[in-house]
Amino acid sequence: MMADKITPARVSLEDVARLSGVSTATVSRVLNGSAIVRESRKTAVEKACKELGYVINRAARTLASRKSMTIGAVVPTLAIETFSRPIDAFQKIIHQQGYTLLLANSDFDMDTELNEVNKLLEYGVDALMLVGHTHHPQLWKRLQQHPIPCIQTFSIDPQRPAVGYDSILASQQLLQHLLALKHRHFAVIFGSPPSNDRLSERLEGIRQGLQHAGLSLAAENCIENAFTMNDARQAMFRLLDGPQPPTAVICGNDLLAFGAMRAAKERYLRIPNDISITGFNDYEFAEHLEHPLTTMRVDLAGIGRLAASYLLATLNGHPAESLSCVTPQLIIRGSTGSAPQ
Amino acid sequence: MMADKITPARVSLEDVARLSGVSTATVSRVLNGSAIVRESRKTAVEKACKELGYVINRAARTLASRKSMTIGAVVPTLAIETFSRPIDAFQKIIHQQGYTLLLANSDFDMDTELNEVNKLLEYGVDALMLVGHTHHPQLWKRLQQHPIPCIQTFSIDPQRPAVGYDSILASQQLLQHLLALKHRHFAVIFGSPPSNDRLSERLEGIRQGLQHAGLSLAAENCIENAFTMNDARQAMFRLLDGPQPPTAVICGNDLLAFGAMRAAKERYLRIPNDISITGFNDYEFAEHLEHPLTTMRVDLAGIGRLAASYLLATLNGHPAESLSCVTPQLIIRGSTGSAPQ
DNA sequence: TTGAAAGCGCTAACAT
DNA sequence: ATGTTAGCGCTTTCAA
Repeated sequence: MMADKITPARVSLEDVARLSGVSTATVSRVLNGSAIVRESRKTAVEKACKELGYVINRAARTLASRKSMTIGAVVPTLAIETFSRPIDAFQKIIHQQGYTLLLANSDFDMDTELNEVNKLLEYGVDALMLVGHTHHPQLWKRLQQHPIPCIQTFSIDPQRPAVGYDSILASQQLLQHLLALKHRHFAVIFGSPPSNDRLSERLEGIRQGLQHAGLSLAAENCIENAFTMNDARQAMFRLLDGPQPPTAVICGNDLLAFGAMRAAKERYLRIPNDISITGFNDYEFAEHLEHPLTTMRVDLAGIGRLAASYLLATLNGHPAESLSCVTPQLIIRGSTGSAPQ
Repeated sequence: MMADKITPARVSLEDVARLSGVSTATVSRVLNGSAIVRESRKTAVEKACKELGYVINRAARTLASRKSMTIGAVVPTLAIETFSRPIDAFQKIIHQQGYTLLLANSDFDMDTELNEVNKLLEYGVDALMLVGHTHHPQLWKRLQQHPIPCIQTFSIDPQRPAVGYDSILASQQLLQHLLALKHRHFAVIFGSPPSNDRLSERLEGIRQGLQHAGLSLAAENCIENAFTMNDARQAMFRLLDGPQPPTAVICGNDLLAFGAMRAAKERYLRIPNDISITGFNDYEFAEHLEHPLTTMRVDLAGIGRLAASYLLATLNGHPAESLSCVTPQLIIRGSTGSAPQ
């Protein structure tokens, strides 16, 4: 009905200047809060802005000022709590300082990640948040051409700014707990492609730990493509029906662990008497499951918060710790127990 | 070490033009894929881009072309699946078409939402996704000044484009199920402030349904500030200790229902013999709980997908259904049963 | 404290 | 098919 109406010319800073009887430079000064504007003019400008319903054009501002007041983030996916929580926290912090979030997904793929980073660079993001510390070989080169602060999350990296934890260590703590319970037959249900460095490291940690104990992880007992709870459940069935049924199953996160438990239960296995299961992250529900989950607690929101703080500090020219450790904590609950005889 | 290095002048389209011996217009044409460029020049331009590591400046492009290739979204929070899932799906779809997501949080607050929309408008988003259909009174006025496609989600709205469902109906279906099981004493554990129209409507639906059945909801039995699983658990304790202990508890989402169940269990109540509990959304874990949850299944990702499709179609000048219904489905499981005698 | 004016890097007529 | 050029709407010297 009103679809044909001509788009009204957007009101510009010049319109404001005209109405308030000052130059565009002065309007700009008021908008940017430069203190050196006489009060009377400032008021006039503000009044004009209101009257005209002026909305600043950030593209123009970005072009002229060379800063966009946006921060980019690339995460594997938002569909799981592991990333939606940090992003939620991250976004809230940067917003407080006037920044807007440009968000992209990598889908756990390094090429995609690089592409998205490129696109964010095109948009002129002032800073960048990434997940993990292994990226496309070209990524750092790109970031060198466009030197903006960049923080990596979930990992620690001696080379570059990061906020996270030592995945190897974390997985080994879990393993030690299981080893101390005399488990000897292990399986792993993980959920990400090889490009996920955190998971690779956790797997590596487990392998090392097992080797150290004179044990090893059978190939059939190493599932690496379980993403949803139901995937994990199916994986668990396969494990139980496999040649080397485990007595302890280490899962990539609490949701996968829940799926594994579920399968165990459907097979009438007692937890933890017949089988022990561990998670990761300590999602909110973990302690409330029928068999409260033994897991590593990770401060997910904290990761987002620290990443944001690092970037903001750097953007403001303040020195910032280039490595923040968010140490996961072993939470022992009822889902793990002594290995069956 | 290299911190002092002068920032190299960013390579511009003009540099590319110079190196490849064509005009800036031609470079622009190549970049934008206009078919009317001779192959040889096109190749030359592409080569020059690569050589120089050219990255387009979107701010400049946006300013000149008046479209930003960004889409804005304002959601209450990403910390719960209800919104992180649709956003994940939404983002994936718009990316496929070359759009980038600008994301903001409203924190369930209409003023904040308006502010964020304003900011997104400043950034020149080409389209907008919102949650719910009740917004700040000024919101539509703003959007009239900046006429861009806008889709509302989770609600249906006869006035404006929306993809969602009838909250009143959804809650009443749940209620009917409970009523049919002879329940007469109800309680509600919800999690959002009054500005959440979906929840208000669901509450309204329950009130109406109860009234129709000659029943009512005691004020003490209507909890409206439970956001986390643990909040719900505490709320449940209060309910059970209150003057009107319910036999059926309707929760705002599956996580809250889980919390409520947990509390019931701690009080040694049998589910569903002593008490029935319902959720909403059918999160992945809902069917796998010790007492599988009766809930309304909502296609969360579908909402995001449809919202994206609507916006994309509209941006491409294609006609699009301005109202898509995503009908929630009643899933009856073991958490509900006949009212105790 | 203020204004004039020169860009920022691109696109989009328009001309050729 | 390609080049010329005039902006897009702001910020930022530089002068006054």
